[in-house]
Amino acid sequence: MSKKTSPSKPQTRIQKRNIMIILDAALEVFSTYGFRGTTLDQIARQAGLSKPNVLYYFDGKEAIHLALLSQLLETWLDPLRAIDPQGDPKAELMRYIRHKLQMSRDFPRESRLFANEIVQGAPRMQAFLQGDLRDLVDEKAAVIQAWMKDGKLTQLDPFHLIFSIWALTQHYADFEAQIRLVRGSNIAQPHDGSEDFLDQVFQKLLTP
Amino acid sequence: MSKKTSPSKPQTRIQKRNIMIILDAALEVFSTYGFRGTTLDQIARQAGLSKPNVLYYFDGKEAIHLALLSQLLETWLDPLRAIDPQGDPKAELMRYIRHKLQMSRDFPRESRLFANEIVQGAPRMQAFLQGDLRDLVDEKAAVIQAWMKDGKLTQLDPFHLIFSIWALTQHYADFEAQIRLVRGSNIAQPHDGSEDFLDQVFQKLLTP
DNA sequence: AACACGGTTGACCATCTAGTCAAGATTGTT
DNA sequence: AACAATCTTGACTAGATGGTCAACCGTGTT
Repeated sequence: MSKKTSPSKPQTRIQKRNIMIILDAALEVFSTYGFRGTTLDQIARQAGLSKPNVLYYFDGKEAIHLALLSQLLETWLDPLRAIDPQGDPKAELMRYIRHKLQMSRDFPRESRLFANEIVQGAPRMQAFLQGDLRDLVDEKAAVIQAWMKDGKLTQLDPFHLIFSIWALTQHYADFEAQIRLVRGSNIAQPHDGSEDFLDQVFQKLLTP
Repeated sequence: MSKKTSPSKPQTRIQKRNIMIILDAALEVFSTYGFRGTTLDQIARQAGLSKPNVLYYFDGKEAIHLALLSQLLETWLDPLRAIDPQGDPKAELMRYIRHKLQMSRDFPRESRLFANEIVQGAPRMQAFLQGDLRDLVDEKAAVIQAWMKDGKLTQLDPFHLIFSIWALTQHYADFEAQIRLVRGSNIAQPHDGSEDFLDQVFQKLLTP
């Protein structure tokens, strides 16, 4: 039972502020070191608070992690959900791709938090993956399938198409360290040129 | 200084056997839980040995992890290195893609060990990434660039092209849990259809 | 058979880590 | 100002974890 952060209670300003500080600090640390690799002391230090103070706001390490994940999963589905069966097929998919890439650029820590979980077998996200996400993917795969049948897009396996979009967009956030080190200091940002490249790839791929 | 596993000493049969057992067990555990998420007890249990026995063969947790990484990095470059500037451009790249995909299928644990390291900022692989790997990528990117200039391939950023191959092939190993859960039990293997799909994608993409 | 060396382990230790608690400091309200 | 509620923390505990060690076991060679 969560003593703290019960959603019913009205939050004071200090609560709002510190909960935000803690979640931001925890996102920083969890996304870099994974769940088990992260210590409460690290989170507390990053947040500029004492450890007992952190535990005053959250029931424990697990609870902080869970709060971050739920917050993340809420918004994770939005871009996919936004694909409109009534819209122009190629435009809808290109918009989705750009949106995902932008999230990878703007929220790399969130992406890595997610990646850490998945690579390690998704122990805390099973319900989400085989529930909400699966339903949504099935639904949108059917939409894409229909578009392809109508000859509006290249005939491809719609599931693999969706996976390929995830792979290509998230790669820039999740494997940023690799890209940065392989490209060296030549390049300012690991993301440089990624939008043009993906535009080119999917334009060519999707056009029948 | 490593008391054990010095490469000069001749190994007994028991040493060979147990070192292999330990490395295999460690690969299993490290690739699932990451470096910090793995305990020596887990490795020992997985290997069917006692903890002191494991430490008889390796100087510590770090040494086991290092042994796995070096072993992995040795073979990791081979497929890319095999790209032949004299060969047929599209055939060479398609062969590379199929090779990488096959490694993702045959050695998913190695892929995830690698992924865990990179996602967490590659603290133990900096030298490799900005040394050997970077040199090789620069070299092959130049080869691909030349092919494109000759009109043998679609004009694309060769670095992003290489990254996209990595992203798409490794995705099937690194995010296997996600694919499995999203597709449900419909599908026997998460890799099903991946070869045909990637063939289709890159055929279309690379043909000018 | 006996010896030497390689191999194995229970018991142990120092350190780290998640989490507790009671006492004290701050804040908002009257 | 005074009171209550919220907030903060030093000191602590229990258990996990990496690593050690002295004693013991197994195997091959003579």
